Amino acid sequence: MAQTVAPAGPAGAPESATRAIPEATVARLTTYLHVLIRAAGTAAGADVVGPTDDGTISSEELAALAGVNSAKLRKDLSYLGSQGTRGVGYDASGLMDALKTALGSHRVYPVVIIGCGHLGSALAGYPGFAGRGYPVSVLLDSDPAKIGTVIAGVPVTDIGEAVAACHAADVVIGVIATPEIAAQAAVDVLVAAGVRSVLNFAPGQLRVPDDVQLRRVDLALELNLLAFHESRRGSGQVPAGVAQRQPAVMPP
Amino acid sequence: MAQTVAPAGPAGAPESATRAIPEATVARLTTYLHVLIRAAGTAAGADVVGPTDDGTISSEELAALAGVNSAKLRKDLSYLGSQGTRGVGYDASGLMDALKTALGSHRVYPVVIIGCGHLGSALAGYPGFAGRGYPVSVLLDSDPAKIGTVIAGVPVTDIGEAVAACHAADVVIGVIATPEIAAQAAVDVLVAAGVRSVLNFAPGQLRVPDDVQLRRVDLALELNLLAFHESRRGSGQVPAGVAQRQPAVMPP
DNA sequence: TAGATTGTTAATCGATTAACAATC
DNA sequence: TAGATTGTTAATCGATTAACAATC
Repeated sequence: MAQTVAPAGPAGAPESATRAIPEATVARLTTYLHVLIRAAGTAAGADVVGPTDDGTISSEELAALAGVNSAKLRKDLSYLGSQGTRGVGYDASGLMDALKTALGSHRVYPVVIIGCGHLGSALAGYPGFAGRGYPVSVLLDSDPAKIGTVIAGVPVTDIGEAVAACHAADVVIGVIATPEIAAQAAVDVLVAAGVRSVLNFAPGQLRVPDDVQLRRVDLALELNLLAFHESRRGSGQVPAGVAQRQPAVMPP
Repeated sequence: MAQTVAPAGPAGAPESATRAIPEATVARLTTYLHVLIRAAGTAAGADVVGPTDDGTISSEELAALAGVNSAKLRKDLSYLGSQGTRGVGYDASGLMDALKTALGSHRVYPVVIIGCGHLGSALAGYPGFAGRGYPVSVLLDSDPAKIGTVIAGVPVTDIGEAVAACHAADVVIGVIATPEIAAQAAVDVLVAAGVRSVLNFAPGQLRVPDDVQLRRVDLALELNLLAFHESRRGSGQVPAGVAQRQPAVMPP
């Protein structure tokens, strides 16, 4: 698994301050950021664990909030360059800024959802999207009965107008919520519209150009993994406490 | 990461035929099974890649269908014990049976969904659930306006009757589709109803007893990871082709 | 200065992969 | 038997973790 982001600069150039960041680290960095944001929100209160009154938080404290080992947290943060003060800790607000910048979450990424069935409609109204910098700006469908209707405040556009609609809205991320049978055509449309980052909820493998990053959320796989452990439980093969703590890792 | 399933038997007992299976392997085993099932379905046709006419498939062929390295596939299958014939390959139908048995997917796992908003309703009708051995048997909500209404053929039950409803339907797996604020209470209800495997769609960490396995689908995280790579792309830091190929790995 | 905590190094662990002996 | 392909071993790779020197 070479799940790292290539360092900047042409071969031979001096390494940028930002080293290659493993994918697992990027995932945890987003958790640290959200934990900090939440802690900052609650900070007005009193007895909550989080940054102390001087706005400082130690790796031990932040790690506890995020549910990880403090050594891992420090290692993760070291990919951003030096952010803390030895003997003191991290400045919560400065760390949040550094995380936002590193993760690119200081800006907004308009989203297109293709497929406005039950799942697509639910995603269109999902508060975790708009609220976190991912406004759903375009909805696409091919069903004439759906085109023109408004879902979560956004009108459904004919899939034939995908290119114009995505460009007009500066769409950056695409979400596929079509049935499996339509998913390949859907991703082709998104790619044609210039979308280079795609989240796929449909089962099955999709073919995309090399420069398109494709992630997949596989709901059936999640249930399969739960069922596997459940089936062992019945036969007494898994003692209580072996519950697994990590999501599945599968090619999209 | 000790993502393995403990071998059967008390300490000192002879090892069972089934060794500890890494979580990543279990995930791929489900893929192999589904790829085989699909190939078997298409086999009536002619020129499709898949088991040959004698019903045999080699590790190389199956690996190609699943999109993995053949060495990895053989290693994965070896956790099931010897299933192939050297010089020949694997018997497709026998392998499917072995996979079904090992994964526990020869039986049905009734599901309860708690939270019947847009997402919960969409999941209730998701074809990948019922069609793959996960019938949605109970829907729970606390909103009087929803209780008694029928979604995807299933009536919504008052959350207060969760224990009775889940027992009556022999529910095994729970899905949390509530807002974040209600998620901890929701999982507590499921645990009280005897559910020991839970898939959580709400953001945030949930506390559960040790013998409850909890998986989380983090939609915002998926977008964060896409956005991270997208943000690098703009500054030209990521050459085309570094698109990452693996979903995120995060504690639930 | 003494105490605390970071940033980093080295050790550990596990998963992936290549190679090949076993064997059909 | 000769060719093919599995099952497994050993090498490789990367991620996690413990430990500690640097330093505020």
